[in-house]
Amino acid sequence: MVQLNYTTEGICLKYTDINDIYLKATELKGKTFGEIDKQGRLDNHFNKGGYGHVIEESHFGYSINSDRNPDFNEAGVEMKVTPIKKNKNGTYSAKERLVLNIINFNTEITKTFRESDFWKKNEILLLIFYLYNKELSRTNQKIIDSLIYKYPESDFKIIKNDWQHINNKIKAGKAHELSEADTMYLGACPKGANKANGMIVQPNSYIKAMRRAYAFKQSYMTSLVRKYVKGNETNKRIISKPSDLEKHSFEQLIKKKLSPYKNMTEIKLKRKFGINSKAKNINEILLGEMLGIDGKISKSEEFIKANIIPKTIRLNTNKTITESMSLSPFKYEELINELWEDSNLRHLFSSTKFLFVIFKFDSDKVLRFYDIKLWNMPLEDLDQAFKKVWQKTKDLVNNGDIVKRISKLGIRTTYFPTKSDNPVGHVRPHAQNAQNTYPLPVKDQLTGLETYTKHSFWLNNTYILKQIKDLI
DNA sequence: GCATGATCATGC
DNA sequence: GCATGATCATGC
Repeated sequence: MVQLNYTTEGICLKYTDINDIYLKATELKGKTFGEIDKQGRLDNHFNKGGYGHVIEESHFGYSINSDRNPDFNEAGVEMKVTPIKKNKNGTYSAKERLVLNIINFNTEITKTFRESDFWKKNEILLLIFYLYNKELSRTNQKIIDSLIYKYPESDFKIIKNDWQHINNKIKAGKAHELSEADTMYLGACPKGANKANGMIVQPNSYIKAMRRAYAFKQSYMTSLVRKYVKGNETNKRIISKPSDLEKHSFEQLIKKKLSPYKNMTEIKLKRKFGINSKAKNINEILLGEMLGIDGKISKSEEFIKANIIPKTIRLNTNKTITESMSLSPFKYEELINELWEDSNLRHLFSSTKFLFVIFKFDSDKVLRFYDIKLWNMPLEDLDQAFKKVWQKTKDLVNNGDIVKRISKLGIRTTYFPTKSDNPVGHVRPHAQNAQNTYPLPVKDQLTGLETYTKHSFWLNNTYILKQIKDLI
């Protein structure tokens, strides 16, 4: 029910019932923020929380608070306004992660999950989705739909484990090492304009850490969008019994499921699952079958929500790895306009987990399934070493300094950072052939070329080997 | 021998 | 037609 309360600030409404809140929220559908805003808040372009404030004030008749309680405290509902975007292929995605409350490092570590600021504030969410259109002003952005969101049990267990992981890291004095890619659905994202003014003290360490907020990953939000807002897409879960997640992590459960297949040859696995494909992602298909998903593992619910990318590693008999690991090609024109903090490369590694699927050659040179590892790049490697690779590549493209010389057979040597230049990664071609190119923003000085063979950032084979050292 | 450049094979 | 995952070929 809705109560009228008389306060010193005048009359204000109190929603005590979730259904009343939801009913009121449904009236927003199809409206623009300009139509809702009675206070002219959106004229202030610096007011980032503007959309949420407009709806709280003008639509629900609430005064703004920013305390540790949910927005609709009596009903225990926290309201969030969040953008979705339409993709070129017609599907919809979340435009960004959903940022929740700031983490108080000092108090949060003294609490259990149920007592935590995170749970206290975000147990039930009212999500209001608007369609982001960059051609339109803030007042003309339109609301698409609203949703009262309570976590499904399977998500809840994973989120609880994520919270625990974040909490453990802060307790250990490692708040400065927190990466969004550490966790599955709930992450600790940077909060603050930049490193210069966002650094705060943390418990159990003298090193200052970036201020951080809880956030649901963009991948998690996208799956919500596709299930509840635009479409009813569902994907098969790997962990069918959520209660299994009480005693084991997601990674441990996968390992357990895969243990019967350990040491089986690739050939036997293919025969077992009736797969004839010679596709280069055959191992991804095999892994899906081993985990009981029909098809590619990247289509499972957990992999989509947590943004996990499977990668195959082939371990030699002498415990080395022959090949480095490729990523998607970058566009030269995009690269030179990026800042490191918002770059595609940094974004990839700070939000993505990788599932290393390790096959090992036996003494007869037969490939056998060996082990898996869920991995994400430590922030230090990303912001120190790998950043240098990115910076050098950017500078070279910017200066048109790409080709060093051309061999008799026409093979070109470049100035791009090589494996020996950097402990983490390097830059190499990644294309169908040398004629498969992207435009260059600056002509190559030596050759005068205006387009160049697609290149990718690669992870060094030696770096990969280090990351799986504990398994071999 | 292996680092670096080039290209393959499939499927969406 | 090309993105993606992967592996081959050249030359230092």
